[in-house]
Amino acid sequence: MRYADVVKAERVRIYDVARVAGVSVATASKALNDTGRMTEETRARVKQTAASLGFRPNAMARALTQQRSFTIGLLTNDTYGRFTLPVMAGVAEALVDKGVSVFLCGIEDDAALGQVHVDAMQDKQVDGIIAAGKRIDRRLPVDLSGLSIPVVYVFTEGPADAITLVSDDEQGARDAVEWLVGLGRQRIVHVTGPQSFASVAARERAFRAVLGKDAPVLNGPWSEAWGHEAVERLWTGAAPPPDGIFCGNDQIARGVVDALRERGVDVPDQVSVVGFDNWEIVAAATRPPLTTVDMNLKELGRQAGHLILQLAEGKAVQAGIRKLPCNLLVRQSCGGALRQVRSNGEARLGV
Amino acid sequence: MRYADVVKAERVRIYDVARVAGVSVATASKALNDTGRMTEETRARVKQTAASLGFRPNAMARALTQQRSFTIGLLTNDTYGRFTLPVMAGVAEALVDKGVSVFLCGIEDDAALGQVHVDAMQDKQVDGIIAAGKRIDRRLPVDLSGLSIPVVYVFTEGPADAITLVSDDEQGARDAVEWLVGLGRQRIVHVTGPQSFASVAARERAFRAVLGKDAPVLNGPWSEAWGHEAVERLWTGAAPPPDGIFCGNDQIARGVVDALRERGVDVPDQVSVVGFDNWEIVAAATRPPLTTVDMNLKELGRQAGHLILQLAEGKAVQAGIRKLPCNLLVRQSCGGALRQVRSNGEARLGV
DNA sequence: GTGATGTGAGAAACCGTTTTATCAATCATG
DNA sequence: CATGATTGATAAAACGGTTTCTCACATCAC
Repeated sequence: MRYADVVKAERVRIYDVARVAGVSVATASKALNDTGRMTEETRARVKQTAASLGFRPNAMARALTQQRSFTIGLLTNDTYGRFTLPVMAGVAEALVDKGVSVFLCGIEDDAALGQVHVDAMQDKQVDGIIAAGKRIDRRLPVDLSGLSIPVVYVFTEGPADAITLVSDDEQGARDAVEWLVGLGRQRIVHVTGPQSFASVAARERAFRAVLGKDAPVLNGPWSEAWGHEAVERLWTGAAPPPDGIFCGNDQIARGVVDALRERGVDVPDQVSVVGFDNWEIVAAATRPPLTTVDMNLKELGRQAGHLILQLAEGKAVQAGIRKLPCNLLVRQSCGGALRQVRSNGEARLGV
Repeated sequence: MRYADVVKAERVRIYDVARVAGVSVATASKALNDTGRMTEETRARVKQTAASLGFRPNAMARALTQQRSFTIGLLTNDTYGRFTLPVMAGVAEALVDKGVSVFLCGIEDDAALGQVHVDAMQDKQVDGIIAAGKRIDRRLPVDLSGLSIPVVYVFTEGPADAITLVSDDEQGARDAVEWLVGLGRQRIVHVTGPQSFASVAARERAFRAVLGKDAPVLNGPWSEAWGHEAVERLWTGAAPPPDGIFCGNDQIARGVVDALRERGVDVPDQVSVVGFDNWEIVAAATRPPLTTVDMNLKELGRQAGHLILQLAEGKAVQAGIRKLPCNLLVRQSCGGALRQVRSNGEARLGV
């Protein structure tokens, strides 16, 4: 089958609508866009005609005159989609009913590839760019500062005067630690990732803000294996083993929980474990399923979508870093009530 | 900061190039597109001028006349990105250097949302649509058959006369089973997903084609928990436990491996385990890391990208279902040599 | 020297909208 | 009743390219 050969189902143009409705294209255009002045009757008639003809305006032609393409670009270096996927879902959700489509530009960590995509986006007149990363203390390998297009940074570092959306690591960590405390845990340890990560530092800060300057923190790689090793250390050291473990992410938490089970230590009866990220595939598959901090990445995406829309419409938006609250998602790795603590402090029954 | 207020960095138009080069816009256009007739000298001069001015043609204007937007749409219902993410990467790789951008359209399983996206894509004049799914025996909840735009189906079911790309489950499964046989395993069991999945049936077929009509198959959900349960059944039943387990996916395999370790059965010394999917995050984190079948989804995406490009350029493409080979990725859950069997039968050293 | 042919380049039409400027008809005003 | 303001609608000019026609001029054969 050659598509070029298929009889092109003639798209109906505004010209057709105008002709059928018995008006000029100018009037038709204004009628459909709710601009200009005319009888309500005329406007209604044109709209009616357009609808019955199944008229849909050619987005290219429209973009050419309006300077708006109703298209935005999502630039990301998160190839696994671990963080960007939920963000993307949120962005799409915020934009789809405004008729805005999203170009996905995966750039790995390749500056040249990044430039290619940025150029392509400019050529295609995107109304804005959302730069999404996988680390809040690293920049994407592209320079978006000189562009005449609005940019919003999500879960990545941007220039100081940019609009940036990140999750509130400290608040999330505090909620988690306080939850453990609230359950009556006495000896709580923080097993987390490499100190070079800003989010690790932030979560440590919150951990120590709640439990004191000398509360024990173990740093290692972001892996299940590190969770195993940490348990090994904690249970063979001189100090009495902890009864609560706050982990830097769900992978570590899973390693910890697995290691404890192998060691015959019951979770949650003897030890409560909390993770971070709410990476469903890990958190839900752990036995028992992990209580963990959800960073609300989808909400982050939604807000990014709204902001970029505001900017595209020429509205002013306050620059700076916005931290969005995390919320603790309670499953079964801590014991206690099955409650979900929402970011606003309200608690409700839930899984 | 109001972006509308920013002095618009005047984009260079072809008009500017023409003026500076001392030719008409018609000549400039033809020079840049390598069409029309003119002195090599003129052509070179125009190109030179365009380059020095940093001219980049406005994609909208170009699309309006050419009927090509250098844009395609990727429609998917795989919200987790489990399958679509690698496909996407492949598509992007195939298209980025052709200047083609990709609209990402996540439609969950919502027909209305699907229609919204399809309409938006038509308005935006996409040159083609790639429909990507997460199950080869299910259709996306949209009807793309009447469109005057080329469509390629990837990892999802399409109309009979469509162009469809899927992975070759039978070949992949056969490779896996033959690998176990080659290692000298005598009692091999297949622990897999629900029989309602076509891929489950295909893999079973291959399994039995190698091991005989009565080779044991256990069906259950696609979960780690099912892996645990299957081991429980196999090791408490009357029959002697297997020494090789071919799992329907990596999650099940992970459950199996974990269950065996808890039971004190050594993997790979006593039992060899093979997974399916090569879902890195699961396969690599398993202890020991899983030998598994990689479906080459990225290659699937690459080919989809090439095909849609061919179609967009009006070239004819043979319709039908194309099965792309899987390849066995050898890690440590089977023991034996560290070899990677490529789909073409060639073997090489590797991780 | 003349008609036929080929060549390089430009003028103008076109793609499908939006928007600006214009205009005729109606209405209010003094 | 002449004058100015308002209203409803239109013609035409953008938007930024590509493509089709046209044309002047050089080249060639005879």
